[in-house]
Amino acid sequence: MPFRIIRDRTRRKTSAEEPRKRLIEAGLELFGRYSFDGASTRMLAERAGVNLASIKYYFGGKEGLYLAVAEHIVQQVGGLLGPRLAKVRQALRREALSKDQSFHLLCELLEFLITRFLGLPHTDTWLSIILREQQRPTEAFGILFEGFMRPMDEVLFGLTARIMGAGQDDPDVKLRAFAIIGQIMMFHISPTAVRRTLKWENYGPEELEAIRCVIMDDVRAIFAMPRNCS
Amino acid sequence: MPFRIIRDRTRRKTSAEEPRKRLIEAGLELFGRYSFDGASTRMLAERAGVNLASIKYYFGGKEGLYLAVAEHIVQQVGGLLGPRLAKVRQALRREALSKDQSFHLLCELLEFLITRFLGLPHTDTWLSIILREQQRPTEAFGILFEGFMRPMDEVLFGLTARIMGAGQDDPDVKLRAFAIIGQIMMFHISPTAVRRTLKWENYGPEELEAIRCVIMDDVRAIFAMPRNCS
DNA sequence: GTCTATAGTCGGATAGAC
DNA sequence: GTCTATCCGACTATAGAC
Repeated sequence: MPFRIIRDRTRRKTSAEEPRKRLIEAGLELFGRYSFDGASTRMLAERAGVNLASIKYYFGGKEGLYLAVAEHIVQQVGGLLGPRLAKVRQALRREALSKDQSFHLLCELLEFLITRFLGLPHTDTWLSIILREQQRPTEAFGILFEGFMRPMDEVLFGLTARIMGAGQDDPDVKLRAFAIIGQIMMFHISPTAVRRTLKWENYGPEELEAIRCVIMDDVRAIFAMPRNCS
Repeated sequence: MPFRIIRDRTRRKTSAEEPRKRLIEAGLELFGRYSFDGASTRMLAERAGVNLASIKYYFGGKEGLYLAVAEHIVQQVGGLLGPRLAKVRQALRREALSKDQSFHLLCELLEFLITRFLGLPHTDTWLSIILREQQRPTEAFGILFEGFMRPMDEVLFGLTARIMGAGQDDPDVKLRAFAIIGQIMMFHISPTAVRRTLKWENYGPEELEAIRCVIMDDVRAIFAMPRNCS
């Protein structure tokens, strides 16, 4: 991530809001890597190529920057997932949506999560922040949860309920959906152990494809569906 | 966790090693809750009811205490899992171990992990530390990985390989075992989201039983086994 | 072995010049 | 809006009395 270590003075003041953006980028990277406590305001300002006092000026303080980073994650994830979730949500409104159709939509969504979403360069950073908020929630957890976790969960629950022929509020439906998400998360929660065990250097296209095959096969078995989903 | 907030001077010096133990207990709790950076030596000494300088005396410094905490986790987990892993390892040495027998052993192990291991009072603390080491490994990761993650993984891979009729080094075997562990981990990685969604206050016996039912059913389906495992 | 006192460093915040 | 200089508290580490 070669993000302007040397300040590019010729490009400064192209916009009054640029320092704001640069600080959020720096916050994303450094809060993700070192956690809220581990990232100092001096590190953040230096990485962003802005003055230390700008943090107070633009965000009121370190905590304000952290919350702005959480909101930025919500916007980014929303931009990627939003259209797909909207499409599924629309399909779910149709009473006639069949079990097969629901399963197909679920497969599409899961495959997107595995091969696209989790292969993005920023995903590790996002997940580090989200994981820490899960363990020790701060004000930022509400932003992340309402911003994209709940919307995504509701779509997953809706599809799972249709496939299982159960109500959307059935705890069994939610538990099963969580368990499936857990299969995907495992590879991003335990990257060090997975890579050490499988002797992978990172998650490249081949590795993601191997993960996709195993998880999609598991999902097919869990819902007792025939092998017809790519 | 009412752990001696008021120092009990009458019980001091019962053993020369007591401050060591108390510091490790405090380290477990505070490193788990606040991370390495977030837990200060002052907090640690106060919680343990020992003098600040004892950290240097017994462990050489804050880092030494952290590594001692990692070793303590390995010992505790080893004490709980060790006998069970040894039993399975012995069974795996027998050439004649059938697919059904392997599956039964796997079920036993997974059910133990879900209902006993993950319901223990210290598990959250252990998992917080392990999770942080996965995201940002330090010297402690090697202690944790070699201490119990690798031994447990090898047993899981061995059983999975027998059930699938594949070699133990087949990447598919390892990926599938990881995916199953992911289903269990999900409920401890995302406790805040799970509890908020299901409106659970915590993981009591009933909640663990619901999780167990869903995951064991998934595992049965994944390996296409009949419904004969408790 | 235990404790007090303090050195030396680094943290976030901010006043005030420009 | 931007930047320098500085405050003050908190941190880890450690010297030295007992």
